[in-house]
Parts: sequence; C-alpha cells; structure tokens
Amino acid sequence: MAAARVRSGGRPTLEEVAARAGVGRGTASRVINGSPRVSAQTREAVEAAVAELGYVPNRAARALAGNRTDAIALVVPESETRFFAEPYFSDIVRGVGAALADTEMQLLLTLAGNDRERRRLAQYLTAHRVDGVLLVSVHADDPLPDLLEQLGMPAVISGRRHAAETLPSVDSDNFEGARAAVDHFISRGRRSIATITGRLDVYGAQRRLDGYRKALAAAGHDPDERLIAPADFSEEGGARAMRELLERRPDVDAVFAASDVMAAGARQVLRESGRRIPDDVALIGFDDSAVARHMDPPLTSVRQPIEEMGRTMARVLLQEIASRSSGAAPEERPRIVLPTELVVRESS
Amino acid sequence: MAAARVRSGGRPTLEEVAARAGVGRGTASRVINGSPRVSAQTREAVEAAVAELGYVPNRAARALAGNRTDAIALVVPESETRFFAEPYFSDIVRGVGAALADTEMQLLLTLAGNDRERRRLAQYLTAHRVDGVLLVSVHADDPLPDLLEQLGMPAVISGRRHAAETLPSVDSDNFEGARAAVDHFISRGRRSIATITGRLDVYGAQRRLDGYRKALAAAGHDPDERLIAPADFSEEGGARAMRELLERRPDVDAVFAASDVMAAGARQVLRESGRRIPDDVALIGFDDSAVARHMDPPLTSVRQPIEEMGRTMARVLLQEIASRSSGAAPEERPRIVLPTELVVRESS
DNA sequence: CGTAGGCTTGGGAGCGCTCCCAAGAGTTGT
DNA sequence: ACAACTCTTGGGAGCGCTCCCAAGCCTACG
Repeated sequence: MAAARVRSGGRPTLEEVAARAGVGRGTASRVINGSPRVSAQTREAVEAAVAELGYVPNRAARALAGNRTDAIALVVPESETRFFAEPYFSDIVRGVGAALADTEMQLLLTLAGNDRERRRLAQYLTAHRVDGVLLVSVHADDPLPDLLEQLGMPAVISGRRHAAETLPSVDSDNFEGARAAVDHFISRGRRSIATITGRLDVYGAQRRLDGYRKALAAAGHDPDERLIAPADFSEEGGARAMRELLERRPDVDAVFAASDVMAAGARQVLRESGRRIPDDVALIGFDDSAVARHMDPPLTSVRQPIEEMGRTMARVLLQEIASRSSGAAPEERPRIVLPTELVVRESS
Repeated sequence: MAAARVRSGGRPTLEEVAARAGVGRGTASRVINGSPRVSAQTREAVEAAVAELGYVPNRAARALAGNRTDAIALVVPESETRFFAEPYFSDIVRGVGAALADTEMQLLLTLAGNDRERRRLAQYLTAHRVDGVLLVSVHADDPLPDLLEQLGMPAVISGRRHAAETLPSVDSDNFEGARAAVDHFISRGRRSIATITGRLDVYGAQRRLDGYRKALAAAGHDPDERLIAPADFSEEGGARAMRELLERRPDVDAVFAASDVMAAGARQVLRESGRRIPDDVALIGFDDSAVARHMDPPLTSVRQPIEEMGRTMARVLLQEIASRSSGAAPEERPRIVLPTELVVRESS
C-alpha cells in the first residue's frame, strides 16, 4: 500500500510499473522501448508488471518528452474526396492502415481544400508535429510538397508531380498499363485505336498517353493526332472527347480511355451513335473501379494495385522517418513503381 | 536579444510568447485559450506576440497538462472498408472533416477488423486518450459500443444497433426511404411489388423492410411473404434473391432492393430471364451510389445524405464531449434521423 | 592484486502547457 | 482613512515520459 499506490481511476503510469517490478523508472522505460541494455531477468519482471497493470504508455507524455508524435498524416485534397469515392480513397486507407497495424503509429486524416489551406496546413503539420506526411493526388503546381521538403518533414507522395520528382514516391506503372491496353487492342486486330486522355498536367495521365503512343509505334502504326482526344477525367469530358473522335475519325474501332469514368462517358456517346461495344468499337478504361464492373457491357480496364500502393507508401514513410531520426545517411529517395494489370472483360 | 531569445530552429513556446508580450506565462495561456479574465490591453499584446512569432501551441504538452487530446477517432470496421468504397466512406469523412474544420480537433482514423481487435481498440482508445469516438457500420452484436459506454468515453454511432439504441446516434430515414420507393411503384401502377432485403441483423435493413411493408399495407395490397427475399447486401446475394423471386412469383413487376449493389445483381438476373427494365419490371435501389448512376438503365435509388450524416455525427460528438467535460447534466442522448430522398432515373 | 572497461541500473532534468493559489492593484463602502 | 472585495496577473507545481549522466558491479587483463 506504500510505494506503488494505485491512484483511483487513473491509468497506471510508468512509475507504477517500475515500482511493481521493483526497478527504476529508467529501466522500466528501457524495457518498454525494447532497449537491449537490460538483463533478461529485469526485462521479465517489468513485462510481468506491465501485463498485470495493463499498462499502456501515455502518448502525449511520450510525444512531449521524446519530441516526436508517433503519428503520420494522410493529406487528402478535399476538393477531390468525391473523385476518390471510387475505390481509390478507401483502398489507400486500407493499405496504409494495414502497414501501420503493428506499429504504434497513428493515422491522422487531413482534408485540405485549396492552396491557401494547404499552405496553412504545412505550418500546422510541423507545429503539431506529425512525424511524416502521406500525400495523395498532388498536382504539378501544388505548393505543399516543396514546403514540406523545406521544412525537412518526411513525406511520401502517391504518383508523382513530374518526371524529376524529388520526394520519395510510390506510383503505379501507368505507362505499361496503357501499353498493355493498346497491345490488347492490336492483338485483337483493331486498326484505328484512339485514346481519351486525362488532364495532362497530372503526370500519370501523361504517362498513359506515352504508353499509348509507344505501343502503337512499336506495332508500326502511323501516329495520328486525330486519334488523341484530351479530357479531364470526368464523365462529361469523356463524352465530349468521344464526340470529337467520332467526328475526326469515324472509322475508329477501339478507344483507350485513361479512366473508367471517362470510358463511361465515351460509351454513352458510342451508343447514341449506334455503334455496338465491342463489335464496332472496343473500349478499355483505367482504374478497374466499380463503374467498370457494372458497366454494360462490363468494361475491360487497367487495374492499379491501390491498396498495395497505400501499404508501400506507409512503409517507405516509416523508413524515411526512422532513417531521419537515427541520423543515418540521407539515402537515395525511393521511387517505387508498382505493376498494373489488364483486367479483360467484355468491352474489348 | 535578451529575454525572448529564439532557440535555433525550435518553434516558439508559450514562455517566449509571454516574454515577448511582457506578461507572465499564465496570462499568455489565458489569452490563447480565450479566458475572459484578461484585460483588453493585455490580450492585444499577447495576440500581437503570437502573430509575430507564429506561435502554435504544442499539442502534446497541452494534452499532457490538460488531460485531454483534442482528437477524436473514427473507427471503421476494416472488414468493410471495401463495402464503403461506394461513396459512403469518403463522404462520411468529408462531412466529419467539414464539421471539424474550424475546431482544434484532429481526426484519427482507426481500422479495426474483428471483435478481438475491436476489444483491444477499446483499451487503446482510452489509454491513448481520444476525447471521443465516431462509430460507423456497427452490427448488433459488436462489443465496442458497450465497452465505450462503460468506459464513459463519448461516442456517436452512425445508424443504430436496434430500436433501443443507448448511444447518441445519427441515422438516415430508412423507413421513409423505403416507403417512398414503394409508393413510387404504386403510383406508377405496379401491382406485384417485391423487395430484396439486406442483412436483417442490421437495423437499417430491417427498417427498410418495415417501410416496404407499411407502404404496401397503406395502399391496400395484401401482404405476400413470397414477395420478400432476404439477401446480404452483396451483388451475388441480390442475384440469388431475384432468382427466388422470379420462381415464386413470375408475375413480379417491381423490385425494391435495399442496396444498389443488390439491385445490380437483380438486374443481371432479370436480363437473363428476358425481362426488360423498366418495361416488364421496375427496379429501385438504395444508396444512390455510382453503381446506380452507371447502371443500364440508370437506376432509380434512395439517396442518403451521407456527408451530412458525417457532419452531424461530428457535431453531436463535440457537444457530447463539451457537456461531459463541463460536468453539465448528462442531457438526453440525441437520436437524429436525417431524411432520405428518392432519386428517380430510368429503371422505374 | 590493482585498475581499466563493459554492463546495468537509478533517477534528475526537462519537454511545453494547464491549473490554481496567492499577491498586487484598483474600487467601493463606512 | 481603512477594511472588504473584485479583477488581473505571475509563476510554482505538476502531467508522464525520454534522455542521459553517474554510480554500482563484474570481468578481464597487465
């Protein structure tokens, strides 16, 4: 009843664990943090005490004393969460969550609307001290990544802003995905293969276009810019692009859309023009989202391993944080590219 | 250069702000926390110092000293994040984020898979001290809500577990939504109106069924249990249920499915049976998800105000936390029901 | 047998903030 | 003119933990 008096209601503290185990506070701390400089016997005693007391370290105290937070932020551009409704958002979260599951790291969710808010966010992130940041859907002119880099805050970006991305990044192989789609068309004897692109200031969209071009060139098709219609990832944009395409090249017999949603728009226009899918025109999308599976006919689409991207991003960020705090050499920035996969359905 | 010496690289502390403003630490704290017991003049001085120094309070220190965290957790059953891929998940997050935007509250995202994990989570949540918890998609036998209640942790639940939900809850009007769907069928002259239900251990699914029954009864239709096919919210389940329905009542001319995904399954079966939608059989879903918009024909569906549910949940939780900490009377547990809306498209 | 060096260990010194007590300043009342 | 209050204000005492220094023990080597 003397030393380790249990305070009514409160959760046990390190001090109480130490007392119970008959060791000093420092030693108890060492055991809990897995330091090797503790004798096996002492370690056992402390672990027993932890178990008996149901001790769980107080995060705030840790953060304050240790000058870290054991938390990372996932920054989502609020303006696009709706766009993310398609599996993207939740799959990324799943992946990140899985990678963090047996870590002490917490995941903070931060929605930031416009650039102004994102700038404010940078201050916020450093002030409230997150250990690292996960960025998704970053546009080429977003100020946040550079801000974070200046602040020396570990960060990982999904996709990348441009070919010379300086931040560690995890991307899917947009180039190969597009190429696979076009190769598929070619192998099935399609001759006039068009593409509807996404916003080309998004690097991934550019890469999909590159893949399209490369595949056609490799097959000896003559490039024809009339077969390339720019759009903006929206359904309406996809429809508009499709109309242009039909006008310019009525003989088009295959369309690779850089997103499923745009493919949905294109499909609508093809229908209205009396063309059958895939008999008259074959169609392939990108993302392999719910839209693809439920389209009529079901849409062939390029699948991205989104959940795995989330998992990988988290892993890379943890490494980045660890190496940064251990003062290790600032090893080369990882730039990971995950494979995409063509999911063939009935539209092609 | 004397008193308020800026420590290289470090962010300013309260102490520094106080020094700069020529006041004591306590006074500076009062200003920052909006206490009224400060003279206008002093307040101004401190505010100026805060602005000049770009001071942002250290969260960890606050949490430690104040015994609170300024963070709430959103608990998502990991097993269902995929189910949430349809707008649900991201819309809830949007809503919650919006409600928290001009608060100091942070949003923590927690994925918990099975019951064991959820139990561990309860300990975790109290230990790491979150100020409150948002629960989504809770099943009738989930142990977490009761655990949280015992622990005295403020919590708000989306939907509810049963009619006598004890936790504050925010739900959409499943009953009226279903009724509106069926009324719509009736007003268009449909005679044999069937329903495909969700898992009936989910309260919302039960309520949709109740609404269906009530609408038919009100219109004087004789109840026929053969028109009710139970399923599980899955596409495959929806298809199976539709097959049963066709077998038992080949004359069915309208189907209300308790989710868009099940409606998609039903549509497939109807097609295969040679029935046209909506000519032979009208179809209505629930959720108004992307699936509904992209189905062929576009699916009439009952829309839930999911983003608003998120916003409301957050607001209710903040109130709950505030009233709890101010020791106010444990006012009645709010039980909010938000209206649903029938979005009519071409399938009905 | 003495001493240097390696392991463990205990516990002081903060981390930055909130709480709260007590002191100073200013008012009012008698 | 003095007591009794009220309003502000300063700053000590922690919150629970990590860091790190110094002390205690042992082993090994010259």
